[in-house]
Amino acid sequence: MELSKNFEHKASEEKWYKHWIEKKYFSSTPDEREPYTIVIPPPNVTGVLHMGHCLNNTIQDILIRRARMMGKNACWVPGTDHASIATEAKVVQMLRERGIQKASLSREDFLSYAWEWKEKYGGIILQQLKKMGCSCDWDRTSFTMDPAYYKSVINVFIDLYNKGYIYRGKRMINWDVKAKTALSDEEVIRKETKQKLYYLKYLIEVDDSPMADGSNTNFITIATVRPETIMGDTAICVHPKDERYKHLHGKFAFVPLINRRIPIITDDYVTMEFGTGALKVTPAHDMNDYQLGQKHNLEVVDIFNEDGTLNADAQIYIGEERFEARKKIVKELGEKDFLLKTEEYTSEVGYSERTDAVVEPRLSLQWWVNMKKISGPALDVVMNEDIKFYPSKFKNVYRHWMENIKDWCISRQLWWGHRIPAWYDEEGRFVVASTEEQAKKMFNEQFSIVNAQLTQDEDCLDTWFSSWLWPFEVFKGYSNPGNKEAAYYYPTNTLVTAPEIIFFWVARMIMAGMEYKKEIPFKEVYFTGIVRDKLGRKMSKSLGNSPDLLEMIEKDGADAVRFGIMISSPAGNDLMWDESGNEQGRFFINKLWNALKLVKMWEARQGNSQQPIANSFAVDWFDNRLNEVKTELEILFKEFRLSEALKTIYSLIWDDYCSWYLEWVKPGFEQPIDAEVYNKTVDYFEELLQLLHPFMPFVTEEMYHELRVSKDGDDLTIKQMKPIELPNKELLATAVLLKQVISSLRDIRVKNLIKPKETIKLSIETTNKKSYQQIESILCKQVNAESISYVTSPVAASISAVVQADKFYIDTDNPIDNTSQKAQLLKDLDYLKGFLLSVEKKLSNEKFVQNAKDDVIDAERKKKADAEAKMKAIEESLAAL
RNA sequence: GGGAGCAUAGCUCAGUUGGUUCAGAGCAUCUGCCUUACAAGCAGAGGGUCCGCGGUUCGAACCCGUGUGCUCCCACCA
Repeated sequence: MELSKNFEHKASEEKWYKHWIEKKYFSSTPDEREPYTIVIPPPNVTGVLHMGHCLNNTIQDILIRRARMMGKNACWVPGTDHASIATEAKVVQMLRERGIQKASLSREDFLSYAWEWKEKYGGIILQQLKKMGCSCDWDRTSFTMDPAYYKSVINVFIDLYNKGYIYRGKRMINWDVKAKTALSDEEVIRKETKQKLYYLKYLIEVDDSPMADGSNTNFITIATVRPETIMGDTAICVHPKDERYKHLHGKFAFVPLINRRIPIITDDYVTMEFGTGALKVTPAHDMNDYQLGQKHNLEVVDIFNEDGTLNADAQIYIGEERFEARKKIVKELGEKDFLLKTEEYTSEVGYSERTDAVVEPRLSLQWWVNMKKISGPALDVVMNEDIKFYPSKFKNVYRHWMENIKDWCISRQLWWGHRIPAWYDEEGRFVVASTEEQAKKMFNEQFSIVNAQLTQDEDCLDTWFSSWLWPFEVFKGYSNPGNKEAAYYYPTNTLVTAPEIIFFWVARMIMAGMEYKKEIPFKEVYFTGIVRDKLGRKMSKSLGNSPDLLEMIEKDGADAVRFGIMISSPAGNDLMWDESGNEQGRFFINKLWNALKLVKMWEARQGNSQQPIANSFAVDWFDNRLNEVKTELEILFKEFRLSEALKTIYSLIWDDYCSWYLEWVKPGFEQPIDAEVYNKTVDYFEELLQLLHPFMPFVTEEMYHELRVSKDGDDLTIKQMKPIELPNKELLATAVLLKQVISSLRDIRVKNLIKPKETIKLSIETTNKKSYQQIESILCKQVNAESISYVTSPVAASISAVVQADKFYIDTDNPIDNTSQKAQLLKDLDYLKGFLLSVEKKLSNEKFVQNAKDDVIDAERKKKADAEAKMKAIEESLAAL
């Protein structure tokens, strides 16, 4: 069949993906082979594919496909994460669009809407991964709220509670007023924010005693960025050693606008230099103030509702939103002469990761995991490199966090998620149990209450409290411990993820793995960089600088997109993504396609040996070159230097195979090609496609089938790689020489205006005639020489060139441009003189000869000899001019 | 405030225990070619104070110190 002019990516992608799935090539079941397992970092079930996913999943696919082709039982487990806050927010928004308020729904009704939403949109991102060519085992698709998974999460909670690792406690937490839920510390993003620092006057309670310094100051000035919280003030605090305020120790002040009488206390927590050195203490709405409050036994006045509006305890502006209230309060403070001045001020403010609302510190009763109890082994396995981090710098980051680990707030005031299995009676007593019956039984046992009226905790667990079980629970490693699959696939091999979630997820998976499997969850973690745009900005939805992936795949093809992201992706560093990478990918595909066309043309032209010597050199050389590069690739893959691996394959195909090898074995116009050479050429092509396949699966599979008639089931995606053989260094060196000679001769042809079609007569002056004889005919073809002869002295009136220590002369009838030739030779000579000088200096330096290693000295001696030989050759050439 | 990382060609980056002719690659630029697979191509070329300064060494892009600039992470200074 006639080959199409270009690779048609759309049809090919559809055809091959379907074929691979039908053949179940991506399905894995335990067998006698060594497993290679990756669990996908489950994307949000609400998510759509963005550039970060593209990078991350392309990398995973490359690793898994290569493992599959190297004889491993490759298993890539896909799935999604229920993403409690994000999903619930989307469902709430959907309901709002339909005119339904969440508050008007029962929990059950809301959840049925949520599930409906999940069924409808939840699979989108997985379909998008298929478009990219990801070779996941789709039969294993998991979801963190699958029934069995759900149960495991609940049982883990119960287990940790029974071990005393989980507790319920009233603490200051990060409150998301938009989602109306608690957040963990990790879900708070700190951003530099421009604010105002307000200087407020608090009147001092007047008593009979005069001021110590005789002044008549009857107020104290405090500085705050949150004037709307003054109604929650329950003290003013100054530094005990601050002379300015010593006369106020033990006195009372009044909160402006509401006139609450509050004590002036002292604590060395206060920084005298900041603001006025006097601090308003609001224990209900600030982490530090809360601690101060506890220490000094202060009253706690909570003035906010859960949505961030002021409540009745605020006394004024009740029902107003906090930032609206701030504006109004500032205005009123100004009018009533309490506001002394306002300064511009920049500080870090916490925002909710999911909703971007300014986080409100809030005192509330939540569930916590005591992290110190489970973090120990998880720290050790990373520090001693049972789990290896790439790049290793993340080890330090990890250690720092683990050593300063704080308790994890795991309850969320949401409905979408795993409901906390705690049961309360009317008096607030509670037990933790998986079912109501169980809970009743426990109430009976613990409190001697028969048939207690119980209600279950309304809250859900943090999403990460489910995804930390991912590496083993996707194999039912917790719910069905010791099962064959978990035993075979766990620990998994490689985790590929973003450094942003090292604490959220990576650290906690390691903890859960150590706690429940007594084994690491993965052997290595490869942290990818962040995808940025040309200007270095992080790609994000809000900036609108993230391209539409599906559109790109449609336009350029999945292979080109995969090429584009991988070619610009240095290991572990951020990458500046630019659409021109896709273009380079497309050009590369085109190059491959044209090479295919050429080789296919030869298919019907096979004959008997025509140019045996030249071809056997080319064939032998490429075999060795392939093995040389395969060795390099081994190392690159081991270190996750995938971008370099791709570059290496790219250059092997484009330069070595297309530019050199194919030209060397190419038969003359309409001439036959030796059948054996042809077969070797196809073999090499196949092997190249195989090396490239993990990066660009579709075009390579397509070409594999075009190249040679294949039997059913003979597909590239499962074709096993050939083992590496040791290359012949001498042969490789001869090829390097050959390439250098060809380039030099082409160069002087161009410089001397010899037309491409014009043949030359070439003379070679060398001490190594044997090497040249095996490459003679290639050389002739490549520099368009009609003859080659060997000489022992310079050829007069010719154009000359020097490569290594050999001299080349071209006879020509053209007028010779001696000047440029001379200039070039002189330039080379000059360079060599300098070079030789430095080498000789080294060799005559006693200290060098004493200190340097023998092989370094030998190398220097060789450099000297080579340089001298070459200089001699150049000088002779110059003399002949 | 603490910690980490980066700085090499116009751009994006390699440069793996300091020593081959080591100053590299891709893209971009320039020159010449529609040469019988490929102009989405071929054959060539130019281009750098390896951020500044100081030090160690026979020898430094590489090691040490310091300065500058940028990035990221962590941390409760109103």
